[in-house]
Amino acid sequence: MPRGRPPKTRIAAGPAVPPIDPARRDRLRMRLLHWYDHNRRVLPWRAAPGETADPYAVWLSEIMLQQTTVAAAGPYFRAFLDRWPRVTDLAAAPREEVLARWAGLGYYARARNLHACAQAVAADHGGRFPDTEAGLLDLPGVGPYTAAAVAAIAFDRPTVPVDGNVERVTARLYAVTTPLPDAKPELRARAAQFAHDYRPGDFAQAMMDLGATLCTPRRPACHRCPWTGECAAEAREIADDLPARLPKGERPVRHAVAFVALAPGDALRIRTRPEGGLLGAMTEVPATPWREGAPWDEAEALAHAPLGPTGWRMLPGTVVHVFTHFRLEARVMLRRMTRAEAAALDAAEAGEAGDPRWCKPEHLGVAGLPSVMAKLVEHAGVGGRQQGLPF
DNA sequence: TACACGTGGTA
DNA sequence: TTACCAAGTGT
Repeated sequence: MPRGRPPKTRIAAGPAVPPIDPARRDRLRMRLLHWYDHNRRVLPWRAAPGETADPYAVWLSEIMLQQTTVAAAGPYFRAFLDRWPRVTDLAAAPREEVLARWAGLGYYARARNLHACAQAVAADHGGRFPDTEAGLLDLPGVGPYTAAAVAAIAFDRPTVPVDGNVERVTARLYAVTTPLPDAKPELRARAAQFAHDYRPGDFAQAMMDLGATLCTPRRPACHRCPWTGECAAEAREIADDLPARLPKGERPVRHAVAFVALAPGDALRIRTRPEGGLLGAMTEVPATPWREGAPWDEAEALAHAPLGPTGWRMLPGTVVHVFTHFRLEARVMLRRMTRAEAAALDAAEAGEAGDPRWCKPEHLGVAGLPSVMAKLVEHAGVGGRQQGLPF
């Protein structure tokens, strides 16, 4: 039985939308599937036509693809599947290795939930993924979209996963001018009307392929669309303006000073961030707090420096890294320590949270630095960012 | 419900 | 360079 975690409630029924004419529904479905059969993209996680998709591979790909481009996820998907061919392998892996191999992909809660989900499948479901949408939804890191996607693609369940592509395609098909995110309930309800027992997995992937290749955010190729002549936005020539979105807020700036401490042999001082929140459980270099408002004064920053304020040199330049909801502008301070100083730092920080430690440059890849940390370290001229995957 | 949560590519 | 965007989930 699932432990502790309360079951996630299903999305309540959306707003009443006019029922779709079954004949039109079937016509649109068949046109899209026909187009898909002739324009199907070859993707690393996609089973060959007629072959059964591996639920583990489908799930792994869907987690990696959340808010992430196909190009970015592809190499990670191959590496994970190669390293952990079955979900029970992933469940048995040390979490720190899973996090390290995820480094660079972003949204690190996904990696923590990925591991927790694999362990739940192994421990609570006999190593097999639940084959229903509701069962999948109760897994950590699996929300309404992913539950529907895995159910349709891996288990032929007649459900329509709604991602950003499907929202856009549906908004245009019905010329829904309500801005996102307010339009989400209506778009979900509209999309759900396409649910059908015939090739539900292919239909789901076809909708996403359509959004990714023709019904694109900008300058959609309506003249090549399998639904040309059926689309309300095309008829009104407003496809390029849909879906509308509420204006986004300002992105505040946070300032920090990072401390790159090097022991003889260029071993780098690193530690593990706290479990939750930004970059949770990932590797970092020591730094001042990341604060809004004024940049750090050098003397002020040095109060946070490992082993005290002496011996540090402020490097020229600023590292800029843009997160979803703020921009980080960081300076970097560098200090080379003697063997005695390095030992003194170990003594001073023994037992501190985050297990402060030294990492040889050749082991940085194994530690798995998030991109922002890799940028800071590279700015100090240490190691440099790993090219591609760190393993 | 609204916000937190990464990163890299594109115009 | 800024702004937007990409197969969303958790709180």
